[in-house]
Amino acid sequence: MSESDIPAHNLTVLAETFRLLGEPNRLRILFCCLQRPKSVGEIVDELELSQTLVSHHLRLLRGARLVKGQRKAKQVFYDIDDRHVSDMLIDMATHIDEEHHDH
Amino acid sequence: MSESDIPAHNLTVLAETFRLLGEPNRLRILFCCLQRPKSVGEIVDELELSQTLVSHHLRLLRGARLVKGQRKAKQVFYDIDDRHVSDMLIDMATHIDEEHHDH
DNA sequence: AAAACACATGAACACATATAAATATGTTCA
DNA sequence: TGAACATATTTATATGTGTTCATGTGTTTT
Repeated sequence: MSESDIPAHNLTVLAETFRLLGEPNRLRILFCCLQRPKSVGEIVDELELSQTLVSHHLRLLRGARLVKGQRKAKQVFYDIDDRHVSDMLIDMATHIDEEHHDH
Repeated sequence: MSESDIPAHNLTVLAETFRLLGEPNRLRILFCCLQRPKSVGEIVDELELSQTLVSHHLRLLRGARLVKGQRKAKQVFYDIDDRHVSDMLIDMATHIDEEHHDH
């Protein structure tokens, strides 16, 4: 019974997802556009990151279909494209917050 | 309203958790000792990784309190120490599997 | 106590990657 | 069309990290 019978491909995809979530700025970007779609400029302003860096991270997130972008005139609005991931992020953030209260 | 009001420290901890989950072999190790505690030797055999590598990854996972180890004579048995994480892993693995069925 | 077993640690290296700087692409407005 | 704006891409670099090799630590058995 090896590693709970997770197909190799699924494990690769899952690890890749976690890897992308594992970078602080990328995670901030995801939380930033979790509620509603945000333009790149809004993300840049809110997180105080360079436009280049935000675009770069968004590209990686797009590549894994974690976010999707939609143009509206000059701007591109991004939001999370994976419902499981956004739900999970909210869950984990809540849990972490609870943990930190008591112990 | 910046990044859904996640305290900086929580975000750091969360990112660190995801970072650790984001390495394929480490993720395999976690899934491996998800059901019941597994000795280092068992993990080595099941995943076909070197003992050194498994121990190294276990150390990192221990450092983040994702797993805990317990000695029984010569062996040390590891299992996941964070219930939220183990639940989340099962959830994500299930979702990924479903996604891959249809589209 | 010494040998054998199971696991942990330290150092070194090759490779990956986050960031920044410069530049390019695409869109709107004058 | 050209200028201005918003975003994307490319290149370079410094830092991080997964892996291996060699060695160390702790436990049991003879």
